[in-house]
Amino acid sequence: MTSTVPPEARGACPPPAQGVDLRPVEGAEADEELASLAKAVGHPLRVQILRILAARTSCVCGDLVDELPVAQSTVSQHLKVLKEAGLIRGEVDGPRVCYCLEPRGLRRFKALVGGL
Amino acid sequence: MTSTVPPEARGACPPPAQGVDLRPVEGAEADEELASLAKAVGHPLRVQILRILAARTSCVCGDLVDELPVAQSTVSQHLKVLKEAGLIRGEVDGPRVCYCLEPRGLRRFKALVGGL
DNA sequence: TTTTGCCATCGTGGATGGACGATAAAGCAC
DNA sequence: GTGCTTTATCGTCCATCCACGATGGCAAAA
Repeated sequence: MTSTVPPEARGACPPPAQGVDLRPVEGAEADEELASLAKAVGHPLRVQILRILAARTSCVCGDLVDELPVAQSTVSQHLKVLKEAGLIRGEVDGPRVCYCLEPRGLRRFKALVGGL
Repeated sequence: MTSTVPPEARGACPPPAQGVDLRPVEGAEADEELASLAKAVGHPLRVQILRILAARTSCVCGDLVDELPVAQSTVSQHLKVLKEAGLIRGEVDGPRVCYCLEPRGLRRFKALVGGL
């Protein structure tokens, strides 16, 4: 097969990755984790990207570049940061890449911030 | 008078600064604000400082330097970052400075993160 | 196979961050 | 006043961040 995704499913997010996170919200390891996540969120453009992805029920691909006032390579860099932090995920769909929120990472971030 | 604070009140936090925050949790301004707060939290040492301050019912002063594995000037720099972000406050008490959490800023941060 | 379009990566330059030691400033004790 | 203690600030060095244009890789279309 040439494509694993039927055309009408373009932009669909992968399974929500359910499950309760049992890791602690404090301690040295949690400190590092919170700092790492917060650092990833600590840029206006990345916050904006998270907002855009949250506003779509399905995920968008490179339309982000059209909505943001920076070059394509810059957007790609910020997406990489968010992906490495575990806040978004990218699914390759043919020539495009489909980004969407990673609910697990976002929930973890909220839990850690809530633990402050 | 030589001191405005009676000895038994050393380390007491200023009034909690109550009041509901009516500012929006999204929009361009909120994005900037969230990014700014997250950036301030985006360092392990600063997370640790917030945790130490949260663990004290009253606030500590320069004991932070004893509890942290970095030089005094480095601690001071991080405290400045947190203060400028509005996450902590410092009260001058004689030759010492008494730091404690700024509940208003912390609540704002949690609200913004919750809005993601 | 060649072309086209999308995206990641490279390389660069300027700005910022984070660490330190040294120094300055301010308040208290004497 | 002198000295002592505590904290902020300065100056420096190195690392990382952030923006950009240019390049390269890859999958679908022609």
